[in-house]
Amino acid sequence: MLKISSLNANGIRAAHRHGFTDWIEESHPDIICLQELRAMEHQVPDPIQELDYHKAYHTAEKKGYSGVGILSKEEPINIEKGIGVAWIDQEGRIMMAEYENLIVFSIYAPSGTTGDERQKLKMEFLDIFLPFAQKYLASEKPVVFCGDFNICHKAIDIHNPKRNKNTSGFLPEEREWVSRLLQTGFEDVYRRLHEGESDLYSWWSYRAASKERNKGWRIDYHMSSPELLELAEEATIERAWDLSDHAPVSVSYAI
Amino acid sequence: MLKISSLNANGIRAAHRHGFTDWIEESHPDIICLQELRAMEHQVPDPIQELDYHKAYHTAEKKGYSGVGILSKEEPINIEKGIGVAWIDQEGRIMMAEYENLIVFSIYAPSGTTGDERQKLKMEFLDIFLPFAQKYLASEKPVVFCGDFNICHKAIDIHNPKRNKNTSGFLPEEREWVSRLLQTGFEDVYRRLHEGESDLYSWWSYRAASKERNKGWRIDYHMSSPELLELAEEATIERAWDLSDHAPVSVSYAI
DNA sequence: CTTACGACG
DNA sequence: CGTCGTAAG
Repeated sequence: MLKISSLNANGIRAAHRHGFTDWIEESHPDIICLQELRAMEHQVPDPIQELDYHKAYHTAEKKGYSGVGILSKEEPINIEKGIGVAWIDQEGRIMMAEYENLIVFSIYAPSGTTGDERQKLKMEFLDIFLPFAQKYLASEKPVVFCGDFNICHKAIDIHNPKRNKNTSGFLPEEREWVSRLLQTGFEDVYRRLHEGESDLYSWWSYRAASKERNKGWRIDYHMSSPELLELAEEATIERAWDLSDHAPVSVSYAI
Repeated sequence: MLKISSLNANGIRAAHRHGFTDWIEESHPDIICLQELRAMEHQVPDPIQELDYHKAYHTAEKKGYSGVGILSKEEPINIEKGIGVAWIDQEGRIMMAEYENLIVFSIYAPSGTTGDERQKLKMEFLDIFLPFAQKYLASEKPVVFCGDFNICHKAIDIHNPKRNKNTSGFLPEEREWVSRLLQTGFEDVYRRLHEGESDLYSWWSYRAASKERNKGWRIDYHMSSPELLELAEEATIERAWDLSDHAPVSVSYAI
């Protein structure tokens, strides 16, 4: 079995204070895709750097901002940081780790909640991401794009669909984009293993005790190639851990 | 008995979190001189504003910076904020409350630890303060200047006099300034009631567990007119409270 | 080490 | 509401 976890850490240093290494010890994923490191590599807490994992980080140029990483028990045979689009790469939003029989991406889509300009860049990111991801469906190896897409797909993925229909992260054009991603052949692994189940979220606002009241959004995904879905045996949102405002989303594959 | 306490709060909001109102309830000073409020009046926590004291604040123009205050059971018959020197008044460093038989000042001298420019301004503050204070010795009423002078007077007032002989706060010219203040007629009430006693400090760095190891400095004073010293019955540093990096310094007078 | 502000989410 | 950088102490 191969367990892949994805976590938006909202600051790897904060996540560390909140028990990141305890989570790793109890959950022991084989591969961990991280988003929002908000730290340079030298700022990653020592106990994390000392974990028995291979570690690769793709950090933002701007300090304390964004950044993705991939930790894995097995050493990747290839790592790629960025996709050749300057602003996306400068913000540390996309990286890849390639293994013998698998390609894994850690993805952190921009948030559009801070205003029109960032919302426009978010849509630009999505437009660039879609064909980029699609290419990998043609690859020899199974592929999975794990991360924080900052979009809820359907009403079932958000606690208050009506109130949020004009909120960035649940806009029609964003939701349609997720549908297009699935139409091109990707699988929303967590949803496919939990069809029709409601109240399953991966992010809760820190405000208004949202997590205790389970007023959340499902915005963290494992978007896999079809053959990988066939191998998926279990998908969980590890809600009991309070490592950040997101919960780890984990999938175990029969590999 | 009239009890006057002085406290550098290092943020009145932080001091509140650390039990400021509990301290007031247990210690119940009649007059409280505060320094380093680091808040505008509207930001002072409600439970403090609701205390059964008259409250007056003289805050800095710069947000989150400096600021002094005086709380008192009795209503002052006169309050003066600032001394007519623009930069000192903009930084909220000196205020007065006048009562029937007493004049009380809350004083927050600049720190010189951040560099030459601030050290120069600290010396300028001291040079302006000395004649200003001296005038009040001629007043009808007894007067006391309470606060954080950011200077240790003598070797007995600091845990490591040798190592700090070139450190701002224990420089020869600063120590001589305190001597001059005393020569003009002011009394260091706490020291006068604890002559020759060592290891009595009012401030400990937050670094290196300084307070548990009592590696401190005595930089908070009650500088009184001579007739007031005669009335002083007890002077204590309330070290058991961890309200900020300073301890409250309290003096009880037979008034 | 700790406070507070401002940017960002 | 929380994290981070920065200024200040």
